[in-house]
Amino acid sequence: MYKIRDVEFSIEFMREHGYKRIKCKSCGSYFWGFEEENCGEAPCKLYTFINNPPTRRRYSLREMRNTFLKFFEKRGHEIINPYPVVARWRDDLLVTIASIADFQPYVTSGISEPPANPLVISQPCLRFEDIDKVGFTSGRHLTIFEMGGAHVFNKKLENKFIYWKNETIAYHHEFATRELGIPEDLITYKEHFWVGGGNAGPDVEGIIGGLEVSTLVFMMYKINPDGSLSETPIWTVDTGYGIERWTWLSSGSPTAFEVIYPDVYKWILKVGDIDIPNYVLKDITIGISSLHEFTWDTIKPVIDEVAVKHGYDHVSLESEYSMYVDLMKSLDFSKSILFLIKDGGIPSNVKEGYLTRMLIRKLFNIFEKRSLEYSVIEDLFYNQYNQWVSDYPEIKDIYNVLFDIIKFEYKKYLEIIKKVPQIVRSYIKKGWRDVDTLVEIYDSYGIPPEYVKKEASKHGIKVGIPKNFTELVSMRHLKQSVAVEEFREPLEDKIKSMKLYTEKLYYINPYWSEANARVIYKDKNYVILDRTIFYPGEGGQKYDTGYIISPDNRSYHVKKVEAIGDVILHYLDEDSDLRVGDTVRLKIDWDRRYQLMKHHTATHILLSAIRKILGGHIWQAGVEKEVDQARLDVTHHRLPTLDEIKMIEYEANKVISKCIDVSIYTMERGVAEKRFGPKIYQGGVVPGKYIRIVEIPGWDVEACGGTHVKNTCEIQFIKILNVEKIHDGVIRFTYAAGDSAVKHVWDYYEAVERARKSLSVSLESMPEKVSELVNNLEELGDKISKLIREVQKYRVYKLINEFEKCGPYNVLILRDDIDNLIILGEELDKVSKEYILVGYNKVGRGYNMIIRVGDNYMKKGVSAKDIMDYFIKYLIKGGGRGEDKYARFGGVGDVNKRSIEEVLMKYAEEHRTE
RNA sequence: GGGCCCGUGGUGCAGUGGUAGCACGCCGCCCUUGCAAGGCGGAGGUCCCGGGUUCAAUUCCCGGCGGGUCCA
Repeated sequence: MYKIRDVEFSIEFMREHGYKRIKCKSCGSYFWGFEEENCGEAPCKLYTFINNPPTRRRYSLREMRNTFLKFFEKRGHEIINPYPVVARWRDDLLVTIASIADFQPYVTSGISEPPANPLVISQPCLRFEDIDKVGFTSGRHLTIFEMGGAHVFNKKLENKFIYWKNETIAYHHEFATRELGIPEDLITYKEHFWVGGGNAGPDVEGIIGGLEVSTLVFMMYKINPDGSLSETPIWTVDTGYGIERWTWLSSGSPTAFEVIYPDVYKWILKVGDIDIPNYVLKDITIGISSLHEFTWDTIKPVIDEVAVKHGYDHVSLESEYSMYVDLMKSLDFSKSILFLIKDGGIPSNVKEGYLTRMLIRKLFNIFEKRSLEYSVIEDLFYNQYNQWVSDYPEIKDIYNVLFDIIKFEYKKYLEIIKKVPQIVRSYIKKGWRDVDTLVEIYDSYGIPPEYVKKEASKHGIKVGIPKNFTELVSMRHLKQSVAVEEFREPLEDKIKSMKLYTEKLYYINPYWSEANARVIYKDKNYVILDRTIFYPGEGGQKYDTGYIISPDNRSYHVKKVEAIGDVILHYLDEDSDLRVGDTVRLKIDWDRRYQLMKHHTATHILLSAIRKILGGHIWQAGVEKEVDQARLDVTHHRLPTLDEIKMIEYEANKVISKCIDVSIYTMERGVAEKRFGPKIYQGGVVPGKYIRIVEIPGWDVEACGGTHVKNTCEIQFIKILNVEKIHDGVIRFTYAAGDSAVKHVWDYYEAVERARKSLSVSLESMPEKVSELVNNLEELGDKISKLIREVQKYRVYKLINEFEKCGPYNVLILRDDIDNLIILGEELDKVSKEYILVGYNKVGRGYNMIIRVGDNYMKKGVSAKDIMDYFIKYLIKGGGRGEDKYARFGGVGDVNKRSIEEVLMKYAEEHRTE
């Protein structure tokens, strides 16, 4: 879409090293190399490194990662710890897809300084675009991989360049040749233009042995809404070294999986009873590297060819290799799942949690298809845990919860699978629509088409699963509404254009409840001051209320406070006569504010308590602090037990009673991230170069803009009031602190006490007493409905003597509740064979009616339905349904005993002959 | 965040603009030495909630809540 300009790649390094610009004979792209015919990347060229690594020696994944980091560290780059794989600091990404994602958008756009410049990082990344290829390509495509990133942020505007294209490529070259010992002529550099995340720039791809091992991007453009490019103020060197691929390259193994998961790989081959010799795997891997597409259909011919070459039965090699591919998928998926859960990506039906669930479901499907026991899944995660825990020690914090989550998901999975027979049956009944039905069942119930196919065949229905099944599913979701352009208040633009500034006194001292300030702007319902003690509603903490007192001593009530950019708006109840320049007195409702402060600090304490008790996967998912209570949503898969809740509350209160001084300070973003890690961003990322840190020493550190108490003692105590599951993967704690907590406890006490007194029981025996009462109530209800029937029964004995004559017929006309009359009719039928019962009652604007006919009359040809038709014809406008025995109908009309008799007479006359 | 599916006895589900049903489970009795099976009888439902249309809504329409699921 964007054209590559030749001039972008006129790089000194290439010329110095004797590289020539060549057009690939095979794929037509331009690359830099020596006298080659094609670009060197598979499929233009087959892998040459299998059993023939170009490096000086073999490297393990950890060695390669460390070699990479140390190489750049020695060349002035600072090593940065990896970020979580769940990208909470981005609203445009769910997961971390590249190392540069860690520094977008604040660093790359120039708003804040990077943690170091230049820097180097090895960042675990998740990508789902190639999920269907995983396993087929011997580990070239993965859902989770480590991206080694050496990054430089050049300030173009100030012309401060650290380094740019030449050095970037030179470092890459030096790393490959000097550090790893790869001969120079094995390396080619392919020209490319990278576009992503609203940015773009030219890039070169490093190709070695047929494998693309790195992408060196020179991010220098922003993509405008109209699609054009403009230069960015920061020119970013965005390099991505595929750590797994470099390791694979150095090992010469026929599969990358063996080098990524040395121990788990061996174990799972044993589990799957796989015994394919390496020389066979080698030929398959090399053969597959010639392909453009990677599905079972495309790789099958390769396997057959290898089978012939080595004298294998091609059917048995096919089936063994297909098992092998599934096992490799399970290695990759389970690692992704482990990392997602580690960073709070709890399985759910929304957002990143869905990605976790999707992977888990795919994993279960593989195990189901291969008839592997559930315990093998647990073993798999146990082995993965051991494989990664020393490189990523945070994984320790989720050891317990990990297996609980997997088991929890497995239970859900089994429930869905259990439903397959009945769902298929119901669709057959509704009308089977082949592929349509297949797609619908997957979309609505999540049942994979293979299951449906199997079940349908039991009913003699043959279904073919189309190759583009996934595509058909996405097509059902195409008509999705596009995100609505964010609506910007005209007020916001107006305020920003005035370029005013309000000094935030509540940050200097949150305990100031009164202050003086000067009016700098005033409108009908709001006032802007040069400084304020009023906290605007931010970060889940409610705004302050209070009074602004004018120079002539009139006080105006402040009902709401809001921050827009650098200014704070004080909304008043009424139009004021304040004028710009007036010095006013500010008074906030201190009780309200102090309570909010307690709730805010309590929230920080509680969050860390929850993490301590439930595990390292706990992240804040939302928060709201009000005066009488506060709530905190966190990532967790199930409701905690009563014991866990007690322990959380106990831990939180322990911190309060320790009387810890809360320390608050601002820090440069990069420094803070480096010191405390990404866990400080519990409430999402706060923008800006400097961030405000709220630290409860020894317990909790968060980036936060709220007002807090000086010492944890002030909170008095925390009472958890309720814990509920708000949706899959998120639970909500509702709690109160300080006076509000005391009040809640009293409310409980009083309510319970009142109930206890009216029951006249002790507190201990109250629960039993209540359930006893509830049971009694239910029995009473039953008895009443039985009594109603009894009453109708006895009524019949009375009524049987009150038949009227209507022509030749015994007739009973009654007005009562229709449901009662229906019961009465049934009872009447038991004692009389010769009657016509007409029941009616006014309902809404019209009448409901029933007719019932005794057996002997029925035999004589009297029909309730016919009588009903008379009523509909002569008396009411409406409709109904009836048989000879019984009819029920209704409509609007002048219904009464007299008019009913008239209609019955008419019927009797016209049926006399019969 | 959006789409789709679902909400009826304890459980699983039918069904319908006009007396709410089936299967399993449960209770009692019969048969049997006992168990299982079988036979007979019985208990058990605000048809998720609210509003609308209608003489009449469990059913149709709208909204909400809850559950499931897929996609981003």
